[in-house]
Amino acid sequence: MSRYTYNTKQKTLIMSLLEKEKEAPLSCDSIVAMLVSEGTPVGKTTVYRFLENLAAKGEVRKFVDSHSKTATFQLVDKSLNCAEHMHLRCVDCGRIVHLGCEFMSEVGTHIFEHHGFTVDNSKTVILGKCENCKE
Amino acid sequence: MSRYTYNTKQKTLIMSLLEKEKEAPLSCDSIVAMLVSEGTPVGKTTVYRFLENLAAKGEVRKFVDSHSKTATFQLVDKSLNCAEHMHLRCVDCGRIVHLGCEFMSEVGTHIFEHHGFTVDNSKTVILGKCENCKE
DNA sequence: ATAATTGCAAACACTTTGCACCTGT
DNA sequence: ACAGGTGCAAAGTGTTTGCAATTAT
Repeated sequence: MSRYTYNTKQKTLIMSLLEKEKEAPLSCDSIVAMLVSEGTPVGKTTVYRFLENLAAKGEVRKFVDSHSKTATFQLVDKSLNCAEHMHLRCVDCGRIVHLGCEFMSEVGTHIFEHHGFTVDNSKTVILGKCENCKE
Repeated sequence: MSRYTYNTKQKTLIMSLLEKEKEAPLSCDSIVAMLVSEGTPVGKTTVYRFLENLAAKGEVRKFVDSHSKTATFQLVDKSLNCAEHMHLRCVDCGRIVHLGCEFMSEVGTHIFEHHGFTVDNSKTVILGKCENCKE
């Protein structure tokens, strides 16, 4: 494992894409495609590796679609304290909602006390459809 | 799409394995391996196809591990009305808990009313660790 | 200088498909 | 008889790895 990290233009490019599209998660392929069409291509290996690193450091959240099996990544907004609440994700548009409200914070407690489970907020994603995508 | 379905010994073998192991989901590979070691091998294509059919008919629930990306399948107990509640899954042992209690049924309502999302119970799996697997 | 990073091509793991043969009804 | 099912081998998909060249410090 590397002990230092260098700043490279590839990392900067990927990062700024993630920042620009922070509403919904991006797949590695779409990042590669976007960078190509911006005239600043980055090798797909680099994209996979960098996103996996960010996910390991908790700077990015990784989702896996159960049908396509494609991984998608979204920047974690540190000011939101995402480790403390669950998330909702629209199966159609990918939009994420942070469930930081009072009521939802009781859910973890309830599950622990009544069902003997310790919920892992970083892995749990409640799936459904948002208002816009409801048919 | 087929209009009729035949009963075959392969389907029967896979079904009885699912019934025997209904506590935790099984991967296609493990089903293939188990059937081989029981002296009644079934082609892996058949296993994949049959499980996918069962999942489409809602007789089996499909999970996708976000790390290994392996799909696992578990028989749905129809008497439990799984469409009406969320599920909890232990990330270590795979055990499933049905959240059919009063409190949890309010969660869907809360999310709809306060966050504008319609939760899809068939797709949602809350992840965490069960009592046994807690370190 | 030298450790980290890049990116190609090749390897991988899981799953799906084409197709000729087999089986249940 | 014939629609449905099986299973091999081959193709597909998304991701990871080996490695030689490149770049940041």
